[in-house]
Amino acid sequence: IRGLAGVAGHPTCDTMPEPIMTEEQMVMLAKQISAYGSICKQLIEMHSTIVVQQNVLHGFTPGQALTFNSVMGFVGHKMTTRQRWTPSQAQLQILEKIFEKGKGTPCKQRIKEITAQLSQHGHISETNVYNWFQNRRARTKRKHQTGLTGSGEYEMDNLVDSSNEKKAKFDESSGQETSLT
Amino acid sequence: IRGLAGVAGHPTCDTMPEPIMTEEQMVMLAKQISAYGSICKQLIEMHSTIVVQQNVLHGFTPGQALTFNSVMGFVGHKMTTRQRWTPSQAQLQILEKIFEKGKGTPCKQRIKEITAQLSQHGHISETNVYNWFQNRRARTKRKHQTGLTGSGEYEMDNLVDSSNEKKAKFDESSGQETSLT
DNA sequence: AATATATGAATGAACG
DNA sequence: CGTTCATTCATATATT
Repeated sequence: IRGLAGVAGHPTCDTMPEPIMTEEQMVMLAKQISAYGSICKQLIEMHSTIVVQQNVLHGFTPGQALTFNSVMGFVGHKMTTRQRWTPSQAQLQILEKIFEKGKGTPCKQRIKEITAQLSQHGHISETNVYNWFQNRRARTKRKHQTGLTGSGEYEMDNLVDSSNEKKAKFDESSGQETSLT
Repeated sequence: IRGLAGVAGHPTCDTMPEPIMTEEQMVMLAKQISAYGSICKQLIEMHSTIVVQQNVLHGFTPGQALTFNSVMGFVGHKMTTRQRWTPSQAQLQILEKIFEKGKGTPCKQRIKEITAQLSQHGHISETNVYNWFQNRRARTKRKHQTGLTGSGEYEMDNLVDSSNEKKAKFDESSGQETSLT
């Protein structure tokens, strides 16, 4: 971020004999502008958010909804620290045991039972149990995908590891910006 | 990016005892963000132009050299092409507002309108809008049920205890802040 | 402390 | 529409 002014500001362009930029300069400028662009995207979004907020509350009343967090939150400032559930060892063992012998499809009633059982070993909620099984299954599957590639199957490129095309539909109907005003 | 706080005139937000902004601070922040947003739009456009020129001059095929993403790599920002739509804050607020009064099932035409409106705040497709409303409604309902048949996602307010589950975040700015109708 | 990894939680998209 | 999957985000933990 050091040099945008130096390049784009061109304070000494009057002595520049050749107005044409070299490719190197060009690349440099592009890089720096890109860096700023990244930051500025957030600024723009921030601005539009504020505009929306102002529209929502007519003539915004401060102290009611416009907290500092609400404004700054999406820029990356995490001012609210949310701690997450951490399973105890006993809970983990039970969960693992259930996961191994069980199926990857925990029904709701089963979740309740498991939660009841695990709550004897520490604070836990059904949501925690549900999430745990979801993550456990998903990550097991993914690990198997990346792990056993030696079956002569396709080898994914390292860049985009989409692993499946089925989710690649990516509806693109927003191509025309519908330039209403 | 953290310089933004400095820009907003709020360098010590971490020690801020009261997160509510005064109206004065709010106005100043909005002004400055507006100014930056204007400048940054030009920067982004500038960058796009440069990239196009570069590609034309050197016969680069897009995606091969000097794409925005490739150039952004050095910043460390994750500008990797996002395959999954992520609503911007402004879009979220609008969606929440519509959801509040819209009763959840927008017809096809309504979806189109909403999509058109939201595309002013970022790329979006009608499918995105449709999915968002579907998810929003389903998850809201599930949260209210607190557990019935099924084994899907879980309600969050089930076993909330004083220890964990303080996932308060700052949802007060999501959309249902003002008690307007 | 700074970085890397593991993993709980959140959510867009898809399935039936 | 309800449920499930896949991906991403954020934090706790491990490693240097």
